Amino acid sequence: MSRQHFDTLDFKILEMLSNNARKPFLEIARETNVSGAAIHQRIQKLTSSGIIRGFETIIDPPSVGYETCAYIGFILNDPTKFDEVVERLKAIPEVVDCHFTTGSYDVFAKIFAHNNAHLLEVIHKKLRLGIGRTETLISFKEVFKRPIPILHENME
Amino acid sequence: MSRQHFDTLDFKILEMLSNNARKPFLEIARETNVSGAAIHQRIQKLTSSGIIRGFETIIDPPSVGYETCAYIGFILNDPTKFDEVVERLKAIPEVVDCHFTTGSYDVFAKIFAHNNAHLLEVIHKKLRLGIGRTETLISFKEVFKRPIPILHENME
DNA sequence: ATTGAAATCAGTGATCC
DNA sequence: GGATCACTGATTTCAAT
Repeated sequence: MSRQHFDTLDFKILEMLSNNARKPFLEIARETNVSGAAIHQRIQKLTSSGIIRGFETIIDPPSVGYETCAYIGFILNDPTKFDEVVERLKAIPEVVDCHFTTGSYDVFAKIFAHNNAHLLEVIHKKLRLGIGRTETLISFKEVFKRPIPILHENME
Repeated sequence: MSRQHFDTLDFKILEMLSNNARKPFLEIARETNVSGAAIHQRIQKLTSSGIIRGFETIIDPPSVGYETCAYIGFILNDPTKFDEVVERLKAIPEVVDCHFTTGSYDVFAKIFAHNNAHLLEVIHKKLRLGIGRTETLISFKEVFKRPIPILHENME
């Protein structure tokens, strides 16, 4: 489904649900002056069409044992290595985000680790073997993190 | 609250809620053999203590008008500029993530934009004025994205 | 998209380990 | 302190329109 199939109701639903996945459907219904069943059907459609990817509980990483956050850039010496790098990254559960990029790096990933020692161990033992070069950016403070803004103008 | 206050029930709740923020409390209760009220109380405590940061609906960025995703690294020429950069980044709703980092960059941010032209406009007009140098990594494919793993061993 | 109805759920307070 | 039970009001979900 592409974005031109949006209407104002879909937009309002996404806007309300974006930062509160547990907002009751009936509450959305009251604020939009439609029935609860209509909201229910819309959300089902938004989910089955892939616009809503899922409902996630945001958990504080340090509280569950992840004191270190880092980004790793890969500079590959061989274009055929892309898939190999991705496979390795997928196999590491602490890798939460992975992109193919243009610019300084070919592949770019975000990773959590228990501490700096654990991070370095993962990089040395699992990521830096015959695929080229890596560069690591260690975060010493997550200044902020928020969802993408849902803007009406983007959808007309 | 620090992590040593966790017990197995908290862990199971976080594990179940992590990838499904709308999972009914009573369903969690049945799967853990405790009452719904106990789950309710636990989730309140996890939320008020900051371990659960919130419940977010994950929305497909291209579906809502964000075709371009990029990372921007800032190399500052003056340490007092940290706060200025953060203020500028906060003022741009499309910036979803911002870190202080060690390594190639001082500040590192993730941004969504309508398209490449829009991205470059934001970088030129709002980010690159007298704060040092920036480098941009444009993602041409998000290979995967997932939540941090909730592992029992991390919490004992 | 709505109605209406059944099943299920969230949240509260008294009570009991 | 933390879980349970019992209960009320709210919510989800479905079929029919």
